[in-house]
Amino acid sequence: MRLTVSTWNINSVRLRIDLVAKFIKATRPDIICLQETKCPDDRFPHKRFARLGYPHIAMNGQKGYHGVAVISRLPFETVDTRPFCDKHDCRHVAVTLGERAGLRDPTVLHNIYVPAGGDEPDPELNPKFAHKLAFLDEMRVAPFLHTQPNERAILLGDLNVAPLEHDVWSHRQMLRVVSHTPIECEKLNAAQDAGGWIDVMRSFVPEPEKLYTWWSYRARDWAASDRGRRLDHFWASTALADRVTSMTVARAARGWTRPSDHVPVTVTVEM
DNA sequence: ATGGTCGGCAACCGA
Repeated sequence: MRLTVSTWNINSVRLRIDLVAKFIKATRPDIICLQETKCPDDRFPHKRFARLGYPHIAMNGQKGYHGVAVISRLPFETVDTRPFCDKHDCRHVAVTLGERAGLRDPTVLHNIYVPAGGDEPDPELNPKFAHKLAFLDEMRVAPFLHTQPNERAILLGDLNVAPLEHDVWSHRQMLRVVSHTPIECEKLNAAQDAGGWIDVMRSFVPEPEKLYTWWSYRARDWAASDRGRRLDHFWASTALADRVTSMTVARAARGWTRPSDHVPVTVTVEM
């Protein structure tokens, strides 16, 4: 059985529901994970997704800010949300797929939205950056984000860190810019290592090839300047990473009308 | 060196 999973920071699911529908019709993933839905659960456009063939939705939303959702053709066994840093921000939702989805071996999927961290890369001066660092530390130590040797698990989402040199347009010019400072990159890599996760995107597009999923709204011409960053990630447990057969970054979505500043990442796994 | 643009939701905050 082939499972296709997409992740996309949509920057308001209600404003961009037509773009999500366009992407779904073109790509037909089994599961699409969204971040920055900016939508309380009782306002989520679930009927539109049901009409598109996605009746199963695990939401963790709030008014105005943040918010994550897993939208699926296949039913879940379990749904779980966790708080980070003792805050009630909606930044995590996990689902388990199993027998009901036709999978013999259960597979857990974590959808995470890491805090952006503000502009000032000093945790003493900027509480938002301190929060981001604490969030990354918690990702490293959280037992529920640690994979077991034969476990099938996925961790994806907007992790708001571009950890490798060629995850940004200019490593040198980004060293003091939040999202690529050494301390954030070290903490994200430590969380990845501690959990036994494989960076699936980079196993398909190794360094030194550039790989981006986000381009600022502030650029005069995002495509011409191409000052991107890889802020969105797809990690797999070692047992699952061996089964991944494709990875696609839908760069063209950045050029759609009224786009998100992030583009979808889609991975296919032979289960 | 600086400011540039979005979305939510109704004055700025967060990105």
